[in-house]
Amino acid sequence: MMKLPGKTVERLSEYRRTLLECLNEKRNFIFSHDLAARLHITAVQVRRDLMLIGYSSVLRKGYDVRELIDTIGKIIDSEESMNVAVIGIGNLGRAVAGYFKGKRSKLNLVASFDNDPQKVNRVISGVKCYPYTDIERMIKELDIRIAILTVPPDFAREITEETVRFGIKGILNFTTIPLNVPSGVYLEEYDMITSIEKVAYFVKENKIY
Amino acid sequence: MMKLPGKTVERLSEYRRTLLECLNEKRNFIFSHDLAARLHITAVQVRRDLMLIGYSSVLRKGYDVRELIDTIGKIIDSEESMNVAVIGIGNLGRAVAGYFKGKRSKLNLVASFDNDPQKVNRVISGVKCYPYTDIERMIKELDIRIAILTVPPDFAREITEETVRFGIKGILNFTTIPLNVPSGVYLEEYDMITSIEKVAYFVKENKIY
DNA sequence: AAGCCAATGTTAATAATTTAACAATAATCA
DNA sequence: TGATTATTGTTAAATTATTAACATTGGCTT
Ligand SMILES: NC(=O)c1ccc[n+]([C@@H]2O[C@H](COP(=O)([O-])OP(=O)(O)OC[C@H]3O[C@@H](n4cnc5c(N)ncnc54)[C@H](O)[C@@H]3O)[C@@H](O)[C@H]2O)c1
Ligand SMILES: NC(=O)c1ccc[n+]([C@@H]2O[C@H](COP(=O)([O-])OP(=O)(O)OC[C@H]3O[C@@H](n4cnc5c(N)ncnc54)[C@H](O)[C@@H]3O)[C@@H](O)[C@H]2O)c1
Repeated sequence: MMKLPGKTVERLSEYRRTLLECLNEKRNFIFSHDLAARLHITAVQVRRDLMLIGYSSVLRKGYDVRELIDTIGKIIDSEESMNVAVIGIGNLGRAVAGYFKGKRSKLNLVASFDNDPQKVNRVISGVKCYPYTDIERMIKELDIRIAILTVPPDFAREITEETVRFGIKGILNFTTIPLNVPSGVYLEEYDMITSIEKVAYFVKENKIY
Repeated sequence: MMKLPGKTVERLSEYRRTLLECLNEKRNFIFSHDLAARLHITAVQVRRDLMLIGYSSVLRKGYDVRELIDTIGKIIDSEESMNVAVIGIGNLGRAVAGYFKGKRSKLNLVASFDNDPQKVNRVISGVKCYPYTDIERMIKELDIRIAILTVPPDFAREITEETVRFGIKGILNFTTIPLNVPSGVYLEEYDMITSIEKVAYFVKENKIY
């Protein structure tokens, strides 16, 4: 499979999320324009993305929801499941854990790490919290590949450097500090302030009073 | 000022965030390539964005950090400050509140809303929590324009419909449910699962074992 | 069963975004 | 001071992403 554009990968994830909701609603088929409308994009975009992953419905009564979920999974999931950990199980860490835990068959949230004695060795938001000092051992023992960083900013750089050294291959950074990782490690960053400021800018520009 | 591309607006927010860090570090000047490196983009991109907002340094010893912060503010902030509320002050709501509170001079987090009796009428993460039932009155009283949605998904649609009716002009939606808003209301959505799955995909594709 | 319709897959066109190229010019230093 | 260098602003090119156009085809209607 050819390497997909990042944007398409993001949308595939969104398609699957929406399709899973459809299953909840007992919808077994969905039209491209319907799926598109739920995500505020165009039907053409949906069809084009599905073309890129070689999915074809043949049927003209919409896509088979279950089948499409599986197809997307074959593309974006890894063969064997990949293990994930949250580092820093504070407010944000708990939100991530509670939300993500058990949502995906191929991405398992298997641990969290913290240095607060009140938190370590307990199960928090469905995930066992280990002392940060054990992280090297646990990354290896549990074969953790992806780290979600939700520690206070001051620790972000050091923790990144260490976890990468211990074998982490992908980092989702929620701390305020932009990180640097060696090539071979994939880094994704997100900051809410950017989103909020973007909303504020467009509210202002629309001149809605 | 011409309407800026959404991507540029996002980056301006990121530039400012980075520049504020520079101030912390007592750096008063920064080169385009330096700013770029911190954000993993190119210097050309930085210069082009600044060109778009009509900022020019003249000096060849980097941008004046303070001045650039101000200039960006003039572009992306609104004249008078804009008020923001968090709806649903659970884990994620508290993370947002704690992180955002007091960070921007022109964007004030002035309230949170919840329906949990344990939470209402208390100050949580630095913000007063009001009962959700008072939201109509409080939106008007406090002149709230932007809502950050961090309630359980089942309530997202109804709350959106109501708050828009009560005067909200921008929504940052963190719930899992894709929302629909009337035109004139700006909507931004973010879902961590997309980010995590994107990381997982690129880790897999890089074939890092 | 024939013909229409609605929805799809795909190629081509357009638009948005990023990157490259380069001229202009302060700062540096011999 | 004058040559050199480093950094900028800006135009042009390349790349990437989205949208439009359209031929195709299964389903539905009569
Ligand atoms: N990117 C975003 O959009 C966004 C939004 C909100 C918060 N944040 C950031 O996320 C981080 C966490 O926010 P929060 O509200 O959850 O804060 P928090 O204080 O509730 O959580 C931080 C957790 O990290 C733990 N911790 C501290 N030092 C540690 C270390 N050295 N090793 C391991 N664990 C450690 C603490 O014990 C705590 O449990 C902060 O950096 C905050 O600025 C980012
Ligand atoms: N988009 C993302 O990336 C992301 C990440 C994590 C969680 N989430 C979602 O964010 C939401 C909150 O997550 P959380 O971990 O903070 O959950 P939580 O249960 O800790 O918080 C939810 C809060 O909403 C309040 N609430 C419930 N019903 C309400 C109502 N009708 N009106 C007002 N307040 C109400 C609850 O009292 C609680 O305080 C969930 O929908 C979750 O799925 C999204």
